[in-house]
Amino acid sequence: MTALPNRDRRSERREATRLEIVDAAWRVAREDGLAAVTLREIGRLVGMQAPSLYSHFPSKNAIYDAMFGQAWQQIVTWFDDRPPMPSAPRRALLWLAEGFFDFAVADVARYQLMNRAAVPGFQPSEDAYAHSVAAYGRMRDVLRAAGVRRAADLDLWTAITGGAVDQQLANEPDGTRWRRQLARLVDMFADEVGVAGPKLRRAR
Amino acid sequence: MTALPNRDRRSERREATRLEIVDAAWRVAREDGLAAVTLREIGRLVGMQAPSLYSHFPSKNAIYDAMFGQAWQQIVTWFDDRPPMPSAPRRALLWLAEGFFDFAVADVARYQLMNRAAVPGFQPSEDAYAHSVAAYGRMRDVLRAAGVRRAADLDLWTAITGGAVDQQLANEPDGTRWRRQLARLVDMFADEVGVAGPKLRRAR
DNA sequence: GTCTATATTCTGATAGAC
DNA sequence: GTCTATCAGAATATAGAC
Repeated sequence: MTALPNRDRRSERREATRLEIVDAAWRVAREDGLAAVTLREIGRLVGMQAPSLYSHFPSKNAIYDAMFGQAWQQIVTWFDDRPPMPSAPRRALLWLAEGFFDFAVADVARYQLMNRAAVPGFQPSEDAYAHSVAAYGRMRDVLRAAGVRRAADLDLWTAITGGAVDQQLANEPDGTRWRRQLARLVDMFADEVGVAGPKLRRAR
Repeated sequence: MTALPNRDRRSERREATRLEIVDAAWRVAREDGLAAVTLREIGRLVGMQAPSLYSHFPSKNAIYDAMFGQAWQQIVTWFDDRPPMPSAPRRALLWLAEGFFDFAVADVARYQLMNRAAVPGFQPSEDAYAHSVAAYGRMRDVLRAAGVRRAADLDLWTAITGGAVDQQLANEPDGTRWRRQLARLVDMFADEVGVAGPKLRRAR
């Protein structure tokens, strides 16, 4: 009978190589945009010929898929690494809005890949998609803790926070013009949906 | 001395062909997305071989450029063709928000091309860009008429209205889930920046 | 598991006949 | 002004030697 070692050095090495490949793909995406991610360029960065990548991923879309799953895991880690959520409801909302905003602006390519239709023809697998559902659930928990539950109110929230991010990225990718409006936006939102607590900013 | 006719039938025909080409490009973009616009496909629709297009446009980017300029002219026409702007400030804001929203949703490819970085490598010419400046000025006039002047308040407005459009297109391209929130968003905004008048919707 | 070589397909653009 | 023929380059993916 063959001995079963509790560490499989071969598959550990294999997994490390896969991570190297995905890392290289991220570097290309950050540098030149998602559309510039090609197998040749990834191969160049990891020191491989492009066809060799097929020993580790069955297709280019499988690489995008790994990136997509990673990105949604990272946003969870991102919030875990931040100062903990404040207990005051409006402070908690601002904490969520700023965390989301900073995450998006920190890596535009990542933010684009997370939202659908960024890469023509790419559809995440069920497994990768599950990570996005989990992360979205975590963000909804924060809103819930602040007393926001109605579906229409959640739609208001996504419009406001997503809008601030999109304007920032479209008009001033390296600035803070819309980030500086987050406290006002949160106050507006909190007033409208009836979140208690003092205003984050005093009225004009 | 050669007679100078006041109509140049040749250049009229030429201009008509240019319009036909741009129209075909729009049809491709609407049907299969901006990325699917290729010279061969445009040629197929207008009944020409792809290289013949170079008799009318110096490059593919020049076609995108014509589309870009057209789109920004169309949004001005769009508002001109609507019922006139109401005089009540909050009604005027809702009129602007709904007009912008409906214009964006009516043709997603057009909306994408109008905002930057939709087509890799495409930069509008100065002439085409001027149309966007003009249209943006018209929208700012509406806000001004409603008493909104501060730069920060304009940023708030673009975040809110752009955010509603982006969420609608990303999550439910053919629905009205975020459109139905526009009146609430306008009320929130109007309260925050101090636009007078009764609420569009009664409080919860 | 990585290589070379190649298949296949698509793109924007140019040359030159008519 | 439109055509055919073609270029030059890029892309993903496969076959098969080592």
